[in-house]
Amino acid sequence: MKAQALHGHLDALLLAVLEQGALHGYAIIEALRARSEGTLDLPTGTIYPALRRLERAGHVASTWSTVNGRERRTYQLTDSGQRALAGERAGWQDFQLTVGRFLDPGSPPTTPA
Amino acid sequence: MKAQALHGHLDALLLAVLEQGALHGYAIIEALRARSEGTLDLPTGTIYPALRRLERAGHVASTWSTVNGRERRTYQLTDSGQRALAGERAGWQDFQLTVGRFLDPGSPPTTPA
DNA sequence: CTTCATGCGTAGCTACGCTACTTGTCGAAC
DNA sequence: GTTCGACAAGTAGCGTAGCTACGCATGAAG
Repeated sequence: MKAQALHGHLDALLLAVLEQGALHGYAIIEALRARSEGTLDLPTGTIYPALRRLERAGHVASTWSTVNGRERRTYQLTDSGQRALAGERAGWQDFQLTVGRFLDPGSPPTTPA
Repeated sequence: MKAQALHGHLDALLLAVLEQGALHGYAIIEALRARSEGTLDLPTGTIYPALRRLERAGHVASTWSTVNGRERRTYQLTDSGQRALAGERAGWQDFQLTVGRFLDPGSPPTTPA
């Protein structure tokens, strides 16, 4: 899949992954890959800046911890993030419906009665 | 709807609109608006460069004509464009499925058996 | 000791949609 | 008769945001 098609939907995906529990950056990448059955294999240069964006926006909060001598930054959804996710979900439904009108098979060319 | 979410899907929409018949730029904008029930109201600065992109790629062909003293550039889908549209449709299905796994309501957090 | 997986991060590039603008005809309003 | 809005095309420059390609560090595997 063309990953750049994600444009504008990545934040929503990240929030959705974190909804199920706090994770650190690397684990988020793996979670995305796993849940999408390998389709979404995002580079760190995409995820880390996105997480910092979300943190600046107050949608996630991060805490550092050391595991096996490795520093981990674990992110968890905030209340604001939860609300944002709800909004993103609604937005996704809209988007899906609108674009689907043009691209879904069997979508009516001229909406019939 | 946040229009910038279109990122990467606009070409597909344009091809889909032209699939039903040749149109000129201004009419394409109106067709998008009509078929999306007002949701997609794209500015000319978005559509015209996109059409030129598609023409450079060989997916559409344009012909000039004069109607009521006004110059019109009418675009129509080429064979290549038709194939591209089919590909875009497949890509959209993929995309929809993948993102839907995270954002559709009732999408299973841990894909059950 | 070198390679690979884990783990974080940034700099710079590029794609692409958007804002704001220009040019021009035509019909309607004033 | 001039101005204003719909039609019709187009460009320049901007901002967003994902991607490529790096750099740094640890621990296990070979």
